[in-house]
Amino acid sequence: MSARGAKPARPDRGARRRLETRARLVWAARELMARKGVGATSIQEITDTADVGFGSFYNHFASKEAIAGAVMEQAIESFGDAADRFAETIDDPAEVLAASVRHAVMRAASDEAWGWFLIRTALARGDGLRRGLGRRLAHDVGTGAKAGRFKVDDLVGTMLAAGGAILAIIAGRLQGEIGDDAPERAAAVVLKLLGLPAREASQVANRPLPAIAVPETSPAPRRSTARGRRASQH
Amino acid sequence: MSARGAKPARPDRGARRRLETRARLVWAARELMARKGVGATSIQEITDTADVGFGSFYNHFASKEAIAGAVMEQAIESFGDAADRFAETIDDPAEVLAASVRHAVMRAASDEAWGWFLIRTALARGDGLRRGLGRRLAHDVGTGAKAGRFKVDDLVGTMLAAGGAILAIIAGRLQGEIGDDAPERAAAVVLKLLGLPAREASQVANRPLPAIAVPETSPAPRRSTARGRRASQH
DNA sequence: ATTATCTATAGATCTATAGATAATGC
DNA sequence: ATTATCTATAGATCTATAGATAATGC
Repeated sequence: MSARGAKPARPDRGARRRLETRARLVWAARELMARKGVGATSIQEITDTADVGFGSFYNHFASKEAIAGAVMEQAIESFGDAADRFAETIDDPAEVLAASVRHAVMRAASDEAWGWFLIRTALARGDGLRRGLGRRLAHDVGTGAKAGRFKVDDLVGTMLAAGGAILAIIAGRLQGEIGDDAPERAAAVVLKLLGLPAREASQVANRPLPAIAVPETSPAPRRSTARGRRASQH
Repeated sequence: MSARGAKPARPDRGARRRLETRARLVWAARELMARKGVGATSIQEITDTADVGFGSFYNHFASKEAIAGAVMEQAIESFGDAADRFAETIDDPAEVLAASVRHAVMRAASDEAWGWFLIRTALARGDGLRRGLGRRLAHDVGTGAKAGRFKVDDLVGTMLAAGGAILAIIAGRLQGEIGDDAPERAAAVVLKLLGLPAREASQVANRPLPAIAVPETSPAPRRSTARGRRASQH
């Protein structure tokens, strides 16, 4: 379905450094854009934070917008992977959806850069998040609706609302307006939107969550170089 | 309650020009920040768009963040005014809330700069929107809950979700994913979140909306000056 | 030999401020 | 005389590119 189907790994030795540089740039962009917003982040800051030569940026991205897009793609992909795994593991469509929602909110709390980047960009850039997560959400909701598990009369409106609700609860979590149980509360609210009775929504939202692997987000530490040593002295 | 209690108008003749300059700056900031985001908007662009001397900016605001805050305050205030008027006119708390939601979504569609500014900033700047609209939303929801009109077990979670749902539907409207009936669909979804049965939510969301005055948002046209003429020739 | 990275730089902004100009009130 | 606006500018970025350096494969 996704780019997932490509060759499992291409061990070209030399090209690994290229990929690492790219990964460092994307990581740095995510950190900075999460904290300051895309527009207020400069390419210069990105390369400084990534500890990469300024000019190298243009080997990988044509513009700031381009790297912002890459950050978003990465966010979508890693979230989509988790959702896929839940869909494989769990039978009840409502529980699948609840698990995905809980995962997203948990992740935003534990990886704040991910969360902040999301709430800064998800609504404004419909292209990325809307088409990425929205499509998956639509699929899960469609499955549940066909199975008679959800009762939705306004599909588009409900899906937009569900997405916005999740984002707002993530924002509330990052800003301390809601605590550790935010993931379950978010899931319960979304299930209510989909027509589950309040009691059942809350019950499904609190079922034990299967453990799944979560990808690492910080870049590999730069192998020691004259440049790295110079930069860290400062 | 708000700054509304100040003297109704101070007709100081000279100070009007000062207020007009400020209003032009805020208007220009809103246009640009809505389109490009706060971080990507420069003070220089703001003064150019406002047709105001660059240095004048600092007579009114200390920084870009400061003027962004003023834009947000203005958005909150004008929306709050509308909500107040609905609360005075309508009895049923559910209908009051529905009217406010519909008004917000309508307004975002007709005044795109307002809408885009909102979806770009509302989640990330909890201070402004959260404390502004959130407080009002909390009040309306509290009233309805006490009257037995709403059934809410998770007040904070539900309010965050409602706010996010409204924002997401606004975003969807601006990006063409939902049409003219977005206001009523948003209201229906929010009422469902608050525990109204689907049928009733939809019914209340479609009651006739009392007409209220909407404030003008474009700045008064600059009275002709050598500067203005110069700028418009270009 | 090829490829990607780093260094250096020119040109284009952008910010914040100082001083000059214009408009109003006394 | 007072006040706000406009004009001009210094200093600080920031972007995009060209050329030099380093690392890898043959």
